[in-house]
Amino acid sequence: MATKPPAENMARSTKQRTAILELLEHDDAFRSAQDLHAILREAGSKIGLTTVYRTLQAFAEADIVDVMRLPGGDHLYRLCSAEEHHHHLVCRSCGRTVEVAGPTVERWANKVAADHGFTDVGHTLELHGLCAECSK
Amino acid sequence: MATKPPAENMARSTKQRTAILELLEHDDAFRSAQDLHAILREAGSKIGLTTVYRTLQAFAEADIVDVMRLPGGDHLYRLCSAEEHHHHLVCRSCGRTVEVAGPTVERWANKVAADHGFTDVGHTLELHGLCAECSK
DNA sequence: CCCAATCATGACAATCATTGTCAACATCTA
DNA sequence: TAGATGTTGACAATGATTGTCATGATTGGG
Repeated sequence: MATKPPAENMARSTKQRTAILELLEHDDAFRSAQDLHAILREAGSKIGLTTVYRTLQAFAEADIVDVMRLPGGDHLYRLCSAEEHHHHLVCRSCGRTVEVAGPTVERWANKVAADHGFTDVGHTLELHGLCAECSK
Repeated sequence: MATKPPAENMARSTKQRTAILELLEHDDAFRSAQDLHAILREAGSKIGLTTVYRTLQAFAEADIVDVMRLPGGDHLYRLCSAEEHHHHLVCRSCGRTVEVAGPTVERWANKVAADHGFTDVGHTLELHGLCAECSK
């Protein structure tokens, strides 16, 4: 089980990376690279789109952010709080996100896999709906 | 809860649609639109790529095929046998796929969602591992 | 404090799967 | 069989993501 090296990429600390990180800290919904880029430009930054993409990728590899894929196929990023394995319950209207642990699912997944002779099993699970606010 | 109309798209039966369907019948792994198109051309068909995409989309909407999304974001299609809701256990080596029902997961998903005040909840779940064959 | 080594950035081009367009064509029904 | 209409396919267009490469920033050593 190759544990990911902390962040052997990202050797340096730069304005751009700091800016992106701060943006993510004040936001609890998933954002796309393009979104973040737009927001930063709006705020006067001269940051390039390429940089935003690269930075987010690096963050993802360093497990600093969670990645999620939209039906359309785009990547969304969000600062991740929990260290352990978890899933997301996302509001499809406002993007608000709740992290949920799923021991039940883990067990179920392992059992099903074993029943079919599969080994080395992983899973992807995502819940989406309307949050209390948006349900009104 | 708008139940999907059987297949109100796809009014007619054509060579192309038949060809795609036959191809899927002889295949129990997920294939991309581009793959299927290549195979058909290889076999002498003059079918267009656009048609393959449209046909697969229509099949998917009519619940004739299952859709799955690759990490890269591409769509993969496969003939689906089960009528009811189900998930897939896919071998990441050979692509072999087993359809599994997940009442446990359904219940869990609904409970978690309710606990957080979410409504109209759906979910995406996918299992991947190494099948008995490929485990050796 | 200054400098060089090198990592990071940003403008731009290039990919590539997928979708839009539209005239030519095939299918089905009357 | 003819006509109305669903389908097709070549091609262009889209749009997010990645590759390139010269320029700029950061950091540790002197």
